Amino acid sequence: MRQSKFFIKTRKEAPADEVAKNAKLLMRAGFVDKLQAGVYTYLPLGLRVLKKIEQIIREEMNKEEGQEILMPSLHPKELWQTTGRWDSMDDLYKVTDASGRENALGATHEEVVVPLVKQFISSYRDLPFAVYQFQNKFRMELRAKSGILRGREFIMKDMYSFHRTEEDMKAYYERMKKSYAHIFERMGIGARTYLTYASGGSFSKYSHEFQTLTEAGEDVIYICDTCHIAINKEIIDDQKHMCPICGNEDLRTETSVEVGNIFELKTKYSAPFNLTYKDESGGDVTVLMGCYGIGLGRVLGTVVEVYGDDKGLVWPRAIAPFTVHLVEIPSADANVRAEAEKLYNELTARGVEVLWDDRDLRAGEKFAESDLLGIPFRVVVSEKTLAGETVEVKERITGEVSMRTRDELFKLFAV
RNA sequence: CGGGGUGUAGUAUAUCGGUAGUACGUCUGCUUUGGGAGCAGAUAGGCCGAGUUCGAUUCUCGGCACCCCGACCA
Repeated sequence: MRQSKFFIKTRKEAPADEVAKNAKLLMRAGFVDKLQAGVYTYLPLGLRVLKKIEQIIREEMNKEEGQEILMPSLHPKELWQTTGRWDSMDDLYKVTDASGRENALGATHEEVVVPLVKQFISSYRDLPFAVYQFQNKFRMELRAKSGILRGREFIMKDMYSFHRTEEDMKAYYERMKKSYAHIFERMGIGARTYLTYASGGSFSKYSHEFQTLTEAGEDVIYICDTCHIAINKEIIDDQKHMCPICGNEDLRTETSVEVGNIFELKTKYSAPFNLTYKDESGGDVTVLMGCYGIGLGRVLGTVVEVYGDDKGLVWPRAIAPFTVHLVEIPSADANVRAEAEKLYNELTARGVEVLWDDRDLRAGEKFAESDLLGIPFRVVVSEKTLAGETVEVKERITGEVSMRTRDELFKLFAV
């Protein structure tokens, strides 16, 4: 991608009233734009990151035999009345159309997925299975805050699993625990993301959250370093101040962001909709459910909080918008342009995603902007590098600079 | 929803009850060319409504928006 043709504009200064690091950096670097509090547009760079995150999750959900679907955002009131949440969920957006019909904007999708699968589940032979989607969620937060971390509209991966027995449900739940850990590992935040015991909300005693350590977090968790798990402060009174696994009482207190949450729904939503199957003896049995969420924007924002530094964004390679920022320092010597173009073509041919800064700007401005964008590798082509038949490679995350021949460069990105 | 703060150009800001200034950006020209460069010129602004006043961007009231603290939060 040629930067001269790319829809992006960076700023030297962040909007004055933004305090959240993720909002400041993402807006300065032109990854997102704020339409209103808690409601953001993803610009091309930000969308590339979001899509990388989405694809990692998709791959892992498919591994767990999840099947991707896409449910609507506009939900008939009646479905939400069936579960009682039309009245009980106070952050539900409700809209009324010209004919007076009332709808909810989907805050979550149990009310849609259960009636949906009811059409397909009739026998024990139809179970188990799981469906998931990436879809906008709407929540009427009284106070949107922390930049992109707590929005009123945001994209979430939500998966719903359906089972015959509690054992089967629990077994799948355990699989998802591992799957989630792997997902966050792939995204570069595994080391600081903890499986966390949390409140089960209105349908079970406990659930599990995945909490990533960062000062920007809204949650307080207690970490057991022996087990590498944590307990959310919201339930610590029930648990006493003790690790539920090993009994360790020497817990470390940290602030964190909830990047994922999994629940054993059991029959909480299948029962109101009378979602049942026929067992071997012909009896009707209520289907058991689990649900598993990850907020994509929240993951993105959390990565910014974790990795961003005083110069700007820093992206882990797996979710970076591009792998290489090819920075061409403008020169009267036409060979510089030729070399940059050649390198761009060669890298691209090797499947490397390259953003080529081909604009006629001064070096200083280009470098500062490159740091701000946070692409993992900056490759500089200039009169200097041309003379030495090498290119300069700077790793954004470490700041390490090295001179490399093109072969050495290609090796860096060999799959 | 309770409390607090802030609304001036695309962005960041200054001043002032009396013609609203600066920097960055953007546009033109020249210079410069490895860390957001320089010179000259141009462009563009008082959140909305009411009130006080000869005159309001400034003072008062109301609204709206945004940010922060709290409450809330699958």
